[in-house]
Amino acid sequence: MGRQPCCDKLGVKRGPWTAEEDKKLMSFILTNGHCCWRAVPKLAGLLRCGKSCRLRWTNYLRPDLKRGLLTDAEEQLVVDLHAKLGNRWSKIAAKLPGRTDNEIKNHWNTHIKKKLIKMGIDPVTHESLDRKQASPTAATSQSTVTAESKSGEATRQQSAQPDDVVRDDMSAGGACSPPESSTNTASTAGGSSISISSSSSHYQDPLVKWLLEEDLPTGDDPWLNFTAVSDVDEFSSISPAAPALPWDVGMTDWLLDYQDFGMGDSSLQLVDASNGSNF
DNA sequence: AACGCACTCAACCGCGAATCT
DNA sequence: TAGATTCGCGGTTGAGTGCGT
Repeated sequence: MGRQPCCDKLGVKRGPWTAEEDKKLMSFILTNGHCCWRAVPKLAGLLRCGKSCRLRWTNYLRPDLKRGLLTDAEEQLVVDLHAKLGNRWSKIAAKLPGRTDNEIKNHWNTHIKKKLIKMGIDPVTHESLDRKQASPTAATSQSTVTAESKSGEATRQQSAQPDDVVRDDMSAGGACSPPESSTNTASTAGGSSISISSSSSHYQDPLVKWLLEEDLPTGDDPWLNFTAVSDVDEFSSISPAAPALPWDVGMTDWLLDYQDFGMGDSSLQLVDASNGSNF
């Protein structure tokens, strides 16, 4: 089956987005939603491919995005979820309100992975590296996925499972989990620690438990059903929650209201709860 | 001050899944 | 049902930046 490129490369702009482009895209989506990403750039007056627009929107422009480094609680949650789900970043991101799969993936590769290795934990299997060395059988059984390049393959095989199966696995202890229920806790030189649990029964923290067991609301993204906003310039002021986009120094009251509405109470509570929770 | 290295993260690429015709 | 089209995901890349020498 021949596959067409997502866009004809000629006349399609690439590279970093300008403030003007961001403004056009945000304005268009908030006004019209996105019925079809392929059509968005044309309708929004952008010389970008639809794919690029979708990425820019989901990873940067969405009003409900949080910014800044992941908190310790979020980081812990990512580790826990990764132990259950593998490299399925979108699934992990779905459990972290305001975070994108790209953001989590980057954070994993640049921070968490190193931290785990430093702590003597295999970031792929979430098992103690010492234990792996001590147990030849375990090492053999894991040998197919020890190389980082293989992890994606393993993940892809896992992803063949329907989501509900994954959830069942998670709540039942998880087919993806290491065979033994165990918890590895270690601290980095910096003092922060990450605990590795291989069984959901170890998720004593109500927040983590809830996040692992419950799906967050989906499909209700308000911008998809957004009623027309006649003048985009109306929302150009500052927000403490979402750092300023290039064209504005902040967020307007409208956008704050919008964020409250769009994010729903649960996500905001989640943030507060997770900040307060002790991992 | 200049250079090189390491790190971060936004953006791109290619593939498979889902949906449409 | 097959082929075409579109979307979404995960892996990778490269520009920008910070830091050490």
